[in-house]
Amino acid sequence: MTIRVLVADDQAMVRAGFRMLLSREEDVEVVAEASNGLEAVDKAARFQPDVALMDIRMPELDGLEATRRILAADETARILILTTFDLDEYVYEALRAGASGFVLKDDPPEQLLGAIRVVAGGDALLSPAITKRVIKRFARVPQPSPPKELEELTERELDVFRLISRGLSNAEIGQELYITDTTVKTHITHILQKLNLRDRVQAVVLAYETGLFDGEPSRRG
Amino acid sequence: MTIRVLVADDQAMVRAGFRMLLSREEDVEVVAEASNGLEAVDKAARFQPDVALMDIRMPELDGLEATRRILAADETARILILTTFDLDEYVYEALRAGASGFVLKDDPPEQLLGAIRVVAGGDALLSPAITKRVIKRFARVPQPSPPKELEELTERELDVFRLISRGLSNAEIGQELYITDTTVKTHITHILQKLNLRDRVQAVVLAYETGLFDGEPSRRG
DNA sequence: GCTCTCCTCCTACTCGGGTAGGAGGCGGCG
DNA sequence: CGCCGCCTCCTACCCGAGTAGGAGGAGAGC
Repeated sequence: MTIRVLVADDQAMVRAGFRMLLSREEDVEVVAEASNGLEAVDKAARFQPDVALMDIRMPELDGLEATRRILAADETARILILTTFDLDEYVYEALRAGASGFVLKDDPPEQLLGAIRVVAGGDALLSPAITKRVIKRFARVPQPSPPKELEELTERELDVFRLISRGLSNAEIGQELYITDTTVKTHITHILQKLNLRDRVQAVVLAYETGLFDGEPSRRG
Repeated sequence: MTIRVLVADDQAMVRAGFRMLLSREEDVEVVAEASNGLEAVDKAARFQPDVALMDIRMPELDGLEATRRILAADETARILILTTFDLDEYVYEALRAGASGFVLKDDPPEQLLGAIRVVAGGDALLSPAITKRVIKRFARVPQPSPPKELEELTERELDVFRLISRGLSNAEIGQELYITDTTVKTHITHILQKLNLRDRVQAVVLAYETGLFDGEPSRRG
């Protein structure tokens, strides 16, 4: 009995990464993929997966609304929200929408696998990072956090991210992309803000942990 | 017809990493492992591998002398020197000893696989990084480089390395290990020198590329 | 036309990371 | 015993990284 999984994420690279990750597990099988919310709703109905891995930020229909619709059609469906990194309000909204769990993409792979198994078993689960946030949320009332957008990286930012992940310095990245290092800095600042990371080191860790740039050469000889 | 490989390296962790890496390839098979030079000579004679992956730095008998002995017993043996990172004099000595190739552990995995196949096919091959170094060597005469040691990391340096690879800052590492951040800096300077790396970012890349800390949690929730 | 996003580049600033060099304590080993 | 390697910590310094904030050009879409 394998756990049948639907992967819904608009970035093909991310889907590929998770497919690869999950393919290594004997008890997990990716039975369908979706690149937007509508497709996710459709495929969830058709394939009846045991667990749907659902990104929040998707075109057509976001992961929250997709979650609601899937559950409206089948209230036994198990949905594991798998989001890009930062969240804030999204956590609570997703849980209200009926999601069974919430995992950060920068959690270690074992945690994701654990979450899939727990959720498939019928239990709910929050990633420790999320749990911490939820607790903090109920401990404090204010949390005047601005409605910060959960944004996707642009093409250029992805270029820079890839090179960061190979260990290049800003100057080297600039040479590689034919731009100045001040521009590189600009991109990096945006990347770190969007992904809620502290510095490039964390970016490298994230890239490897999520298998973001798998298959691409890591260094030039 | 698979390529039969002997892996000789004194660090179990490293052997495990390469075994895992190679196990993914259909045309490659690890038929034996050795944790020191004497064992490598013995197992090379008994298993007659197509290629021996040989670390230089090993107890009992180093990889260079092991290479000489293996070739003395069987001059058709193919030995691929797989060393930790820095080298200098070792490259030339190893090539004189009759090694068929030289690959850095911080080269990307595909490069190692390519090298194994090339060497198994009877050709010689140097990693681009090595080639560059050899060329530089013959381009310039002086190279007053001191006989820098090819050193292994100490236990404490490994502790720090592990934490670096999780994306922690020096201060965080210090808290984790109950030492000051100046001490952390000292360790890091040594790590970077020994591994011939520029900064912690490259250290993270190296850790992931070689699978150094596989199986250890990458982050705390 | 206008607007918005993206990409580019800039200055100016702060701060953490890394280097250099020294120093003391400790345990193992010849 | 003395030497050496490892671990610890220090000061002082430099530089790359990251932030803040602004600016202009190109292209897409309304």
